[in-house]
Amino acid sequence: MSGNSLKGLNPSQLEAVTHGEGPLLVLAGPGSGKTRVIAHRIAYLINDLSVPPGNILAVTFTNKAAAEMKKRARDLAGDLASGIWIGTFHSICLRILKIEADFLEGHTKDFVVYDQDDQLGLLKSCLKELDYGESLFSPKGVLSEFDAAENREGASFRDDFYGRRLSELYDFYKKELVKRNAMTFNDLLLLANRLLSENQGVCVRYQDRFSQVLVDEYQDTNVSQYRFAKTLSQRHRNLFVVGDDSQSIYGWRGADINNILNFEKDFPGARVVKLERNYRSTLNILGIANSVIRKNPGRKEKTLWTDNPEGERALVFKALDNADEARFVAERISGLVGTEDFKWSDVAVFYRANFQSRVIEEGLRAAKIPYRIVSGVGFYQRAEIKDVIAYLRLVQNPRDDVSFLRIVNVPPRKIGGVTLRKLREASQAGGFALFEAAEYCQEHDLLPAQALGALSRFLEIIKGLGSAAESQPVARVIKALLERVAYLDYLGEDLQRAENVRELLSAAEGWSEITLSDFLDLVLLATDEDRGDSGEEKVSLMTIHAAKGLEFPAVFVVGVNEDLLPHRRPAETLGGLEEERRLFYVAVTRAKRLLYLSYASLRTASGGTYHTRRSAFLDDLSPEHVVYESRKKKLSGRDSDLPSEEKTYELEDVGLNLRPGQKVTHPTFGPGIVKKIDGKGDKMVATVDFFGSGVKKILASFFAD
DNA sequence: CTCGCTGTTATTTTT
DNA sequence: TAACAGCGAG
Ligand SMILES: Nc1ncnc2c1ncn2[C@@H]1O[C@H](COP(=O)(O)OP(=O)(O)OP(=O)(O)O)[C@@H](O)[C@H]1O
Repeated sequence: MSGNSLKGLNPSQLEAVTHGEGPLLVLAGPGSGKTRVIAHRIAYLINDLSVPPGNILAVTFTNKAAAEMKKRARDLAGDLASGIWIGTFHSICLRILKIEADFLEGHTKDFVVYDQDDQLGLLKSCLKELDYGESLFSPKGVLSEFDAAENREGASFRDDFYGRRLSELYDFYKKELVKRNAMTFNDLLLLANRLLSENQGVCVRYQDRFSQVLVDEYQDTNVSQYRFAKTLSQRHRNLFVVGDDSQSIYGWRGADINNILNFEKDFPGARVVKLERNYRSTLNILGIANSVIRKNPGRKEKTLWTDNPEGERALVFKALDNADEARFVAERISGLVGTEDFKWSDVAVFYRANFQSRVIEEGLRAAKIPYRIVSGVGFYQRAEIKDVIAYLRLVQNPRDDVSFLRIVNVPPRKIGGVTLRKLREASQAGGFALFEAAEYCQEHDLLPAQALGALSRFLEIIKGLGSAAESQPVARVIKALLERVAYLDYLGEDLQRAENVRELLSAAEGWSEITLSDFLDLVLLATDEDRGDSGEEKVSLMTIHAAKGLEFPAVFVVGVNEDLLPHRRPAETLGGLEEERRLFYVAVTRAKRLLYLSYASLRTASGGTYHTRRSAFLDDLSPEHVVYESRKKKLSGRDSDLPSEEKTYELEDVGLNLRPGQKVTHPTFGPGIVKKIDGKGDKMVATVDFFGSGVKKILASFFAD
């Protein structure tokens, strides 16, 4: 059996995989086989050391990575592998908390987990209740303050006016969560840690159980995750972590790069293994990666070499605007798949922010290129899916006020603001959840007849579903729900959304024997990968963050513009620019053979068109690794003011020739100042304030010479 | 209570 | 642009 677990490894990898007892860190650059080492280590433990799979805990960064790891483990160790605990920190904690729910203070085993949307909803009602002005306390801002606080040990706030109010708000908010039998993603870790530290019995049970703890992407762990891993591995001292400090890109979420930098100090006697051979990328791509990351101070220096061929130079492309950039991407992809031996699935397009996918999608659609968005605004975040989930949650946990508010009037059933205000008053007065308050009002006839009728019908629906859920599979419950509230009718002719709901239903049918509670957990952690289209022949679109740990033969990084990559916001914060650079580093090191970096000189956003500069990161690339290209666009200016006269202008960069604030002269209107640029290409329109004749809109190509 | 209109405002990354 | 909050009419 050992043949399997040790095959296909180089000497350093072998050293790590066959490591004996005690903590070990694999510190190595991209594409050096760190993830492969973890998979083989798991197989080695099972096949060669006969470690029972149930005693192995393997933590990955995303659920997608967990699924991949499970698959790899199964390939190497067979069916035994299914007993391993593999998952993200969050899903492992969730699993433990559900099992040990009896030991929790405040939560019962039916607790639900709130995602950001739900949290915002709850926070908004807290702000209202405490009468905090939303101007000073924007819900989003407050939530990220909370996050930041929880990522500091002790969840404390600054000791000034704002900090004190935040602290008050935080305590209130946390109590409200517990009241609703709900917790946040962060709570999963915080409460798991609390359970382990306060309940010796439980703690010892898990410490005994997990004789082997493995953590992938260790550079992106935060305090709680660090504590969790440390606690669980304390007894057997077998903590096996892999990572690369140069790929730490989640500092904004509390990840602490010092966890990996201080590993040897934290775990005395730790062994450190370095992997220096890169199996993934061409020499050229490694050269680029190196010139990018070289600029960051304070890294752990790592050698990286490869036997791979030099490969082609990366193409740096300057597009006219983002639509043009999308066109470029589409053209190149078509070329790769048409003339070289690339499949659609060999190609990936990365961007800094989700909103950038839109233009790219349009470009790919126009070129009939099949694509798939990996994560992004996930399937399970869509409004129609969340509606259905909210019904189910309320069925499981009637204390869930956020879900109650979400669907109490969806589809519209004449329960509006007035009724809700009364319900809220009743719930506050009596310490009830809204659902209970509704029941109370119903019993005591506390509302106008019309509202009461509507409310009663709603309560009936939820209760009916509740009893259905006791005896019937989830899919049946969903079906009953959809019929009962005529949800598909409510969606009307929006076919896509109706289709999404049907997809959720068929997902539920796939898990036939599942309980409602387990279904909700799965949905919470599910990724788009679970929807079964991952194997299909499609180009992958994703954010750079989502690309971590993946690899593709051909990689396009779009929007390599200043203020976008590096993004302006983090670049202004301490250490933010370094993290942005690591992000760019992660992006380029995903590529195996071909790398395309593109940027647009004009960006259309929020109604206007703005100039953008190329990213400073591009300046760091050595000329011998890259080729530069830019679009020379022919603009045909057909101005209705000048009928039948077709002019063609050769323009390399329209934007440079015309921008707000610039002085222009028009034969009829005389001199003026450009106020605003709208549209693009030959439809670009300049709004010009003429000194004599006032503000006029002029086709931009008119000035283009 | 619902619907539709207008004006404002915003785009970082995710478990 | 587009998503959304706020407002007034039915
Ligand atoms: N010993 C080896 N022989 C052949 N190929 C290998 C070997 N080790 C790793 N590889 C290949 O190298 C590629 C990168 O491996 P892997 O994803 O494990 O690297 P990694 O260090 O986790 O990368 P990253 O840090 O970028 O996520 C994979 O395609 C893997 O199959």
